[in-house]
Amino acid sequence: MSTEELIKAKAKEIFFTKGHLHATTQDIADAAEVNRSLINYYFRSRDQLFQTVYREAVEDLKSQLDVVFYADIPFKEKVEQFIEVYMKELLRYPYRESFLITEICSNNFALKEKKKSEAMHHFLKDIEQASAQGIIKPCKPVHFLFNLFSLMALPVIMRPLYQKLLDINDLDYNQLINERKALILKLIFD
Amino acid sequence: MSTEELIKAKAKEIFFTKGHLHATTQDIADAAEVNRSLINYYFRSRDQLFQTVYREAVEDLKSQLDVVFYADIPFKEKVEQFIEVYMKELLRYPYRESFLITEICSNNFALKEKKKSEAMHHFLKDIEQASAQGIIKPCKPVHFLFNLFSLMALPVIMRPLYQKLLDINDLDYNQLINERKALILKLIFD
DNA sequence: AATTTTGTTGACATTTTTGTTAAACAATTA
DNA sequence: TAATTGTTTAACAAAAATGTCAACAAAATT
Repeated sequence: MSTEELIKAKAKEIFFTKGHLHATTQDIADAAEVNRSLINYYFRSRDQLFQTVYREAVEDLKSQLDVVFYADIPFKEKVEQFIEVYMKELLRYPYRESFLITEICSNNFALKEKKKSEAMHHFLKDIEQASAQGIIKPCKPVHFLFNLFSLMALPVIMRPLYQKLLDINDLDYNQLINERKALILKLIFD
Repeated sequence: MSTEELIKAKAKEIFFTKGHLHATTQDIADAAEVNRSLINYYFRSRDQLFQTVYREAVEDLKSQLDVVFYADIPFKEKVEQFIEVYMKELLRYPYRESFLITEICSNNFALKEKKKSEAMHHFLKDIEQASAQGIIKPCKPVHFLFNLFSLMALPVIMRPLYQKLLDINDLDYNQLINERKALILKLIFD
C-alpha cells in the first residue's frame, strides 16, 4: 500500500472505527507510523485530508449499498442482503456516519455537494411495490427505510453509552448485536 | 440566569443542538456573549467545562427517563410516555448522545465513572413482564429497548446525512419525524 | 462610606496544532 | 554514472487555542 493510501486508511480507522473524532494530524501520522509532514505532502492540509476521507466515506457507503439496491432479486432477499451488507459495514466502521454528521454540522465543505443517492430511490420504489403487494405493512417507504437503518445502526453507534447505562460487558454486547440481524427481519416482515 | 449557567447552557446548545462537536472555548464564549476568560474563571479549564457538561448531560438524560420508567401505569401507556418524552428531548438536543459517545471514545474521563441506570433495569423488568403476558412479541427485553431507542433516535441524529442522500427538504423531514411517534408504537405493538 | 468579596476584562504567556522549507535520501531514467 | 524525479525527514515558522494575570468594576458586607 502506498504511503498516501496508508495515511487515508489509518485516518479512517481512527475516525470511523475508533471514533476519535477530534484526532490531530499527529495522531494520524503516529497511527500510520509516518512523519507528519507527509500528510501535508500528500494532502496539502489537514482540511483536504478530511475532505478526501469524507468524500470517500460517502462514496464507499453509496457504492456498497448500490450493489444491493440495484440487485434483481425478490424483495425479502434484497432486504436480507441489505442487512447483511450494512451490518458488516457498521461493525467495521461504527462511527463513519457520526463522522459525516459532525463534519456536515461543523461547517462548510460538506454542504455544498449534492449527493443524493439514485440507488436509494430505486430501493424506495421496491418498498412501495412490496407495500402494495402486501409483503410488508402499508406505510411510507421512507419510514420503512428509516426503520431498517435505525434498527441496525443505533445499537452499534451508541454502544459505549448503552454498555455503560445497561451495564453490559463486551462479550454480551457482541452477542446482542449478532442476534439483531434475524430479529430485525422478523420485526419488519411479521 | 447566572453567567455560569449561561455558559453551560450555550455550550450545550452548541454541542447538543447544533452538533458543533469541535467547538472551541472562544466559540462558546461568543455564543454566550461573555469574555472567554470567564470560562476559566468558572470552570478552570476547557476540560472541566466539558466534564461538567458531560456529567450534566448524563444526569439529565437519566432523570428525564427515570420519571417515565418508574411511573406506575400500564405498560403500553408507559411506552407511549417514553416515546413522548424521549422524542421531545431528541428534538431539543439531537446530538447530545453523539457528544457523549465522542467524549467516551476520545479520552478518558468518561470511562471511569460507573453510571448504570437503575431505572432502565426497572423498565427492562416491565418489558419482560409484558412479554410474558403476550402484550408484545417474545424477545429479550434489551432488544425491545434497543428497538425503541433506535427507531426514535436515528432519523433525528442522522438527519443531515439522510436529508442529503434522500433529497428531502427541511419541512418534509420535520413532517416525517412527527409521523414516527405513532408509527413506532404501531410497529412495536402490532 | 469604606471595605471586602465577587465578577469581568484585556493584555500577555504558554501550549498545541498546523504549515513550510531545505536538505537528505531513494528510485528511476537517460 | 549523472541527472531527474519523487519521497522522507527534521528544524523551523506561523497560526490557533488555551491559560494566567493584574487591573478594574460591581455588588455585598461591615
